[in-house]
Amino acid sequence: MLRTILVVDDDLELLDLLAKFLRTSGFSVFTANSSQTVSEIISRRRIDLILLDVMLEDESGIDICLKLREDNLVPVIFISALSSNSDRIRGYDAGADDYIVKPFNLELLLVRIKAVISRSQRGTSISHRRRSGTFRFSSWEFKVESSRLSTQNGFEISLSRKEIALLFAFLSNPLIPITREEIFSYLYPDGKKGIDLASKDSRAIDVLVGRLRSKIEQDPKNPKLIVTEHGIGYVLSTSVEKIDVY
Amino acid sequence: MLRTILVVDDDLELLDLLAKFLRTSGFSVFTANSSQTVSEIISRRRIDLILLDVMLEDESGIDICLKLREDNLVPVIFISALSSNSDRIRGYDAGADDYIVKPFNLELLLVRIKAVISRSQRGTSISHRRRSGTFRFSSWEFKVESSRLSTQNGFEISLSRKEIALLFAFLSNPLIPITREEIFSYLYPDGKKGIDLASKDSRAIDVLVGRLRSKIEQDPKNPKLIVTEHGIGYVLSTSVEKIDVY
DNA sequence: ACTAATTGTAACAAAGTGAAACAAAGATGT
DNA sequence: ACATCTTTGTTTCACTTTGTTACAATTAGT
Repeated sequence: MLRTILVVDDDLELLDLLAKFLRTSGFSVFTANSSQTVSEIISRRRIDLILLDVMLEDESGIDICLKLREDNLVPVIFISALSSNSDRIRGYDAGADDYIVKPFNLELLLVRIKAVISRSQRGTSISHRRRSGTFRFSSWEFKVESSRLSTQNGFEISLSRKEIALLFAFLSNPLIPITREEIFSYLYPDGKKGIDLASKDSRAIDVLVGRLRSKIEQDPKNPKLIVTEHGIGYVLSTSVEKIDVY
Repeated sequence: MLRTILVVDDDLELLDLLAKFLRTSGFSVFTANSSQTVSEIISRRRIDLILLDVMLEDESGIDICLKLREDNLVPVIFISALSSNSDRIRGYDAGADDYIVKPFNLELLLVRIKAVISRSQRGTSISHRRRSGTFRFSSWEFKVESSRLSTQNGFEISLSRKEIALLFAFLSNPLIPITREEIFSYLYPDGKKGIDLASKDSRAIDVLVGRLRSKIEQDPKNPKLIVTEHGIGYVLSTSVEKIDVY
């Protein structure tokens, strides 16, 4: 799809240069050198991005952008000789998507234009994927997606969130002893509380292991699945079949 | 609405500084110093923007971003000491939304973060298109346009306005835990009442979740669709088929 | 055999969540 | 305009989850 860019600058030489460059880069380009022309063009044409000079003769680019934002979401990139941090902040506060200081590298301008257009067409993080797949071990089957543990004939047991994370830690490391610190990192992936607990000789993991054992072991007092490695940690002492896990 | 930012840097001092600054600027912040932690966090939490250092010890930020872009649209801003135009272009080509060179002004960083998040939430200039399409999940079918929920054999149930918004929140984020704050922002898009309720430990969401459960769960006392994530929020624990949704 | 360290477990406390009852606000019908 | 019904949020109590503490049991080293 051919994207349209409106370039707004009262420096006619730069206007022409930018228009030519953007056309050869695959865009359809409109040009304007006054605020009135801007209004006319965007009322008539579909515009995918406006490249807007801050310093125009008849009206500042900032004011144009503020007015535009009253009823239009079209992406705006400011180009400007004004390079101070406060000028840039003013541009962003006016509603710009990006602010590029003259003189600029044309290729870099191009990738920034593409990034803003791409973002404006894409939306948010909604589509990111959750882990999926199935682990089978002993008489159990754990579905990662729904975090459900059931016997292989369908009888389901209820696990708490922390129990689920612990089980996942074991299933991800079958037959390998894992330390309490390593388990903490599975339970608290963003690290803070886990580090805090790990550093103060917390017994929380041991209690949690006991709780998981009481749910999945045939005889929790003589555990066969989650076995203690004295002085090290715990090991899932049975082989695990992973089906479509990633 | 409280936005979440994931800050990724192996310089723990800068990581801490950025996290503190962003928290006082109104964001919820997660931190990571390795690519594995990044993967863990984004698979479990909804992230509105990732601030990603290019030079990490275990894997370059560029590679992380490339991998991320295989199935994720979350906005990414690179922060880097590498300032050449070709480094920047490489960052944008990897899928970044912005590229900020160290050392940087924190206020300017903030407005650039806000610009990227804002754009990612807003879409394009032709917005305000009426939402339409259909979600299918479990034995249910939800038509967005008419806000009707029915079983796939045609039996329709009546949902209130708030119940519809809650269901839409879940359907828009399948398999991903969403916090109560995030749910509030779906229920109160113009923000005011939602922010008020969120800040005073309101139990309104929990009650509403209970009401929706009583309508769509086979056994509301043992919910299989809307599952509680203890200490976090709720997750729609079944996959969703989207048909012509935009 | 003794000692120290580690682990298991029960009881308790704190935080988080479910559900029912009630109140207030909003919508609908006459 | 008023009455009635529906929706929505608050409150309270009960239940669940999670971590701490204290004591008992087990393990490993001397």
